[in-house]
Amino acid sequence: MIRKKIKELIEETIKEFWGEIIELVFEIERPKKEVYGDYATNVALVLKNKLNLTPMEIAEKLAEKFREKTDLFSKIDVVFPGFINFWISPKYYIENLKKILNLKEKYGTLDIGKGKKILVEFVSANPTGPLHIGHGRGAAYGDSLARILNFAGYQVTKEYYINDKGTQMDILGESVYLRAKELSGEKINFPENYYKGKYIYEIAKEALKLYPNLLSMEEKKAIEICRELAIKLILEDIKKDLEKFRVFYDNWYSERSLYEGGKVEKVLSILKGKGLLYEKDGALWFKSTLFGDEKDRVVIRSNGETTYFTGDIAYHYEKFMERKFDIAINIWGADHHGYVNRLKAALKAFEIEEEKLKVILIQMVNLIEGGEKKSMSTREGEFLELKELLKEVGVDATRFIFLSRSADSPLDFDVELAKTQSQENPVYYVQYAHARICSIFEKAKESGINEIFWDNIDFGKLKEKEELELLKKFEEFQEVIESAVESLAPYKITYYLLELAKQFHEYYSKYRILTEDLSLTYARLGLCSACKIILKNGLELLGVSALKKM
RNA sequence: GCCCCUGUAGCUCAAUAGGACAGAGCAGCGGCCUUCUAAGCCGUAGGUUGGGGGUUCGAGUCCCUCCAGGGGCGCCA
Repeated sequence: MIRKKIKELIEETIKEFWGEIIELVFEIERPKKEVYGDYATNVALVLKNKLNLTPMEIAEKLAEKFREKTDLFSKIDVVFPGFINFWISPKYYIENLKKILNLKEKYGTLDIGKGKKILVEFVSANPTGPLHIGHGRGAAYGDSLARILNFAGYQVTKEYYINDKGTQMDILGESVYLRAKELSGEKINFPENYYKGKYIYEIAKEALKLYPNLLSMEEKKAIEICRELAIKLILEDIKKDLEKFRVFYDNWYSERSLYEGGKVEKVLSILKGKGLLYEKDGALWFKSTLFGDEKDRVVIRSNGETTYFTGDIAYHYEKFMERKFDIAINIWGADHHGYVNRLKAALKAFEIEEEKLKVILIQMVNLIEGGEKKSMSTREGEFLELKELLKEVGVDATRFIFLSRSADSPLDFDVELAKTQSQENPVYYVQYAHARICSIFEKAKESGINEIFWDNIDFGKLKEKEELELLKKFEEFQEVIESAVESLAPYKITYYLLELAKQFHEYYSKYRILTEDLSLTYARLGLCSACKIILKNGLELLGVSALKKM
């Protein structure tokens, strides 16, 4: 990558002039303004505190040396207060073009992950009901992030943690049991905090079908049957929704299995051995305050039951100590932020570096209907099921919209707008660019241009400003991947693709690709082919399809 | 009361770990289809980055404070 080359050149030159300089931190950036070149560095401004020279003097001195040393640049400028601006010689961009045509679907892949094992845990919704639009955002985010990390050379595992244990499950079972009674004509009293959704009736119906004598069983037994059936059916439903959304997991990890496999017992005894547990008010507490938590937390309640946290401690102990992941990423709704310190405290208790756990908090999704906001976050609020959303809006548009915002930003999902196939819906803008290129190649075929061997093409024919700008944009793709990995932010790719598509559309409407001049045509086809490759690779990272026709 | 996120053009959002004159899209307005897809392109307009202090060569970005919106502060998950 070119940025790296410039960095090395700067460091090397500084060393020649002034020897080793400690703690030298400087930037190589892509200036927003064209007049400041393709790349710029603030190194002279940073150096002024270390040397007895003005930034301008330092910059001039360095620039002079750079000009001597390399032909990577077509121009180097020094600008007040001390920026050095670089223009890259087109030769380099053309080399990169050949690289794209060669690497194809591998273009943009990096090895910054160095094969490190990384676990991405996302959605992990309780199996107490169908997925809704809020879960959809987490699903899109986690899945895309996993694709990106994989692309960047990490060894990625995608996981769904199933909370199939605890009070909520019992309530779920009882909810189904009560509905079964109701369906059989019994009068029931349905508690306020039970699951009221329509799907509970469906499960109850199924329970009565599978177990005709359900209601004559011992109640405890019957409720257990209902609970197990409910978990199974709801989980199947969740899995189906996610698959429809193109989200596939490597593992479905059961909370219950942690208990059955003695993992919970094990971590509790380790904590006990470290003297980090104590009894109070009939419950067992973990001294999480010793590790930065706001208060100590209960791990065994006074009724003998464990808490959700207890299982999660074991789960994360497993992630790092047994399953040996280098990094674990958890994607949670922002409403769980109070839980982060607690979990990190547990890691610290096991002497696991807390930086190994990265928690991404995703802000809420608001549903816009008829111009009005409806929150998806509250229990009482409107819930639009993911199923419905996919049916109405489609997978591509839904994923694209979810992946077009940073996690920190709440997302307003306007269903009506998402449905419209108009310019207000940016997903088509990107897909359209891809389809257009495909169409050009179809056309080229008609005039007998089939397979092209790019090695023999003279790309020096690409002389127009817009062509050079596109070549530059192609080069940027690799940096965008790097940046998306660094900040764990898929939306950076979404933005990049929109910019790339824009540049292509502009180019397309200004110039003809298929011209009378055959060698020019070939060169331009190469440009188009590269653009298509990048659009496709980028869309693939978002899990959005690259259409050949629209 | 304490903690987290957000506040940028009419609307929805960017701004690459402090960089140069704050950028896009949409919605406005005015143009472009006998030639590779008009789901497109070109032009035009739009701002005291919520307010006020501070740090420095330089602040939308960092610190303090105030205001507004959202979320969280369980022996729930």
